[in-house]
Amino acid sequence: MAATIRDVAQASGVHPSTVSRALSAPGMVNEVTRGRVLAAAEALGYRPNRTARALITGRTQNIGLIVADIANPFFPPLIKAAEHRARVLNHHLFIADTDEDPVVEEEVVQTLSQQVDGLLLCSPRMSNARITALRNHVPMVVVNRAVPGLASVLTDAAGGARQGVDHLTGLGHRELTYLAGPRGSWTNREITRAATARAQAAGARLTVLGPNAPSEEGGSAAAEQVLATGATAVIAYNDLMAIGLMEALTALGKEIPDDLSIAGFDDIAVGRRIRPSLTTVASPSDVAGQAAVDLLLQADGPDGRLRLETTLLCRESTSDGPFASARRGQTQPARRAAGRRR
Amino acid sequence: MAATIRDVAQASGVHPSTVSRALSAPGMVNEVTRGRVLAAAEALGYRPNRTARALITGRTQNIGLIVADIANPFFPPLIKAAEHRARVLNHHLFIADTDEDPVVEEEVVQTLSQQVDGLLLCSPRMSNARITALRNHVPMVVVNRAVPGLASVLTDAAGGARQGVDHLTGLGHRELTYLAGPRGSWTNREITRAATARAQAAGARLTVLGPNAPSEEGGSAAAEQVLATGATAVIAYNDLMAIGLMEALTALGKEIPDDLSIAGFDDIAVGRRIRPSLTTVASPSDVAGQAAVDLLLQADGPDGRLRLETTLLCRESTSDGPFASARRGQTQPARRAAGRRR
DNA sequence: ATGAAAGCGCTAACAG
DNA sequence: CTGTTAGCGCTTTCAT
Repeated sequence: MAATIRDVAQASGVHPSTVSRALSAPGMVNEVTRGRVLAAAEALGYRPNRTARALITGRTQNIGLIVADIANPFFPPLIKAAEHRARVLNHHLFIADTDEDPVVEEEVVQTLSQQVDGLLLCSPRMSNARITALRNHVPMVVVNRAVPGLASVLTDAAGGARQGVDHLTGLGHRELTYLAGPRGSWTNREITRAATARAQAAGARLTVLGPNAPSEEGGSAAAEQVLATGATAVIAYNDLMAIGLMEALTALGKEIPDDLSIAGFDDIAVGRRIRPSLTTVASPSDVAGQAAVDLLLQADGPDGRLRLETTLLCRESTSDGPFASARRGQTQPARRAAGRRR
Repeated sequence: MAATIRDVAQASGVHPSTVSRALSAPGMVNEVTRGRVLAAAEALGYRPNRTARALITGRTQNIGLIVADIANPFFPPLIKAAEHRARVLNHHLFIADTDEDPVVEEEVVQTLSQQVDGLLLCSPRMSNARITALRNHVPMVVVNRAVPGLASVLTDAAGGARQGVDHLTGLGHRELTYLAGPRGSWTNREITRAATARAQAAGARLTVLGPNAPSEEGGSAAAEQVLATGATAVIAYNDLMAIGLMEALTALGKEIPDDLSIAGFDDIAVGRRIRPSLTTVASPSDVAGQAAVDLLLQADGPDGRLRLETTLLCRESTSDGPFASARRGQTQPARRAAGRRR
């Protein structure tokens, strides 16, 4: 059995409360007493029981981070940044994966809520109503979603969608398809709305196809439908779907980007490596991870919003459409061979 | 403030201990009383405090899973399988990433050990001595490492190394390089030992280069050294390194596999998608994840070992070496365009 | 079948 | 500066 505070007290000849103080309020105890206590604690291999401590203080020094899918390469940079920041602030980060399931998501929040000081909800799939209700149980910061009244870190998905659409219409595409993401996604709604409006404004038509699973499988499964729309350019909810779609279309005998231009969101590392490399709308997910922790841990409870801007990375998977202007140099942004590296 | 067991007791006109029983020992309480209690609990939105419960029962219903690097695509399938299994067994899985740092790793174990019923240590970087010492604080199962006296789930890395070397020597390579992984890795030591012995037995020479970071960066950073060894075939500690190396060599003007054959370990999804697709030694990481949970949770504490076999997946990144037999069809295993899909 | 009391390991008033 | 006391929310004897 592990040593308790009483074992240490006995070994150093003081009262348990003195041990407690020696450990967590060094200024309130005599230097030499403290030395004795620390020595005894060391000798016994004493580790304060965080569970017991949490029960009385109400603080666990833990933060929970909940993601829809840990296998999505978009998340690791965000998670690592959050983890580093948490460590610096003397907290520990628990990560949980919900498998894109809103029911699991809610269970996980419930379970975690009692064992953490706060939660980072990344790309949640629950309804706003559920999220707001859960917020009463535990402080939380929502990432990649706007929920009225809640602190959040969001990337400007609408702006990113406009960048993507502008790029495609600028290349001379007039028939676009948006390959939508999962039903519960706020980002998906934002993109749908902004892309539709922007395409229309540019005199182009945009067909929305979805919802789809935000994975390669989801992307490839939609290949035939995409062809059926007659679009010459596709923008996908995320890079994973764009890649899956690209593979399926290639298997169907299509050439990318000659027959069809394809763009995604997220700038995951694979997208830079595949051929053709993937044009994508990037956002600084590491900044998001760190900021989310800061927001959550700020003195008077989580509050405020942070909005991050996106960057369009033009690579090989998009090229001229049927209405390409003769003066290409002016309508097509400069190409960059590779995106940012972490 | 959240409702406590006393609020429920008061609301249903019984003693707190009865509420406790109604919830966790249904057989010990009158049906109608129980109905009243449950109704009151429901009405108040009561959630038993797992922390308080854990303090007295000593069981948290939590499992910790610690990985060296969550960004390594090798882990997600393992994690997801563990998570599913844990959920089925009514446990929650906490995931933590140690960034390949043995010091962080030990801190994380310490922190987690009090808040979980057991730990899954995946590819730990600590010394065996530290691991064994920590085992006294908390039940644990080690994955991808053999630690004397500890329960473990391992893939037969030595066997995999032999498969890889056999493949390469079978193709007619006589100068091999093993691009080693990180210092603390058991798998790395196993591969080094087995590959060296097997190469020698086949009349080939194998140079070991390392240690290296088990990432793409680690692989590409070693490109020039690899060339300096004069090897015609390379086997890397994992797919990530193999891919990084492949990129760097290509940038240096080398053709893969014509100038140099390259193989890895793990069969991560990217390896199937890049060109040339990556020859690799696969192991069933999802099986490992589930088995590790089962082992940890078995009634009388974790015990026993599970050893998983590897499969060689021959793809495009390896081909004939200088000593290739004239009768290629017999020495070269059948190619498979794509590996297993989850 | 239910209530009373004790206590998990710790911290936080309150005395002294 | 240190000891005493109470109690976080829950389970678990022990009575009744």
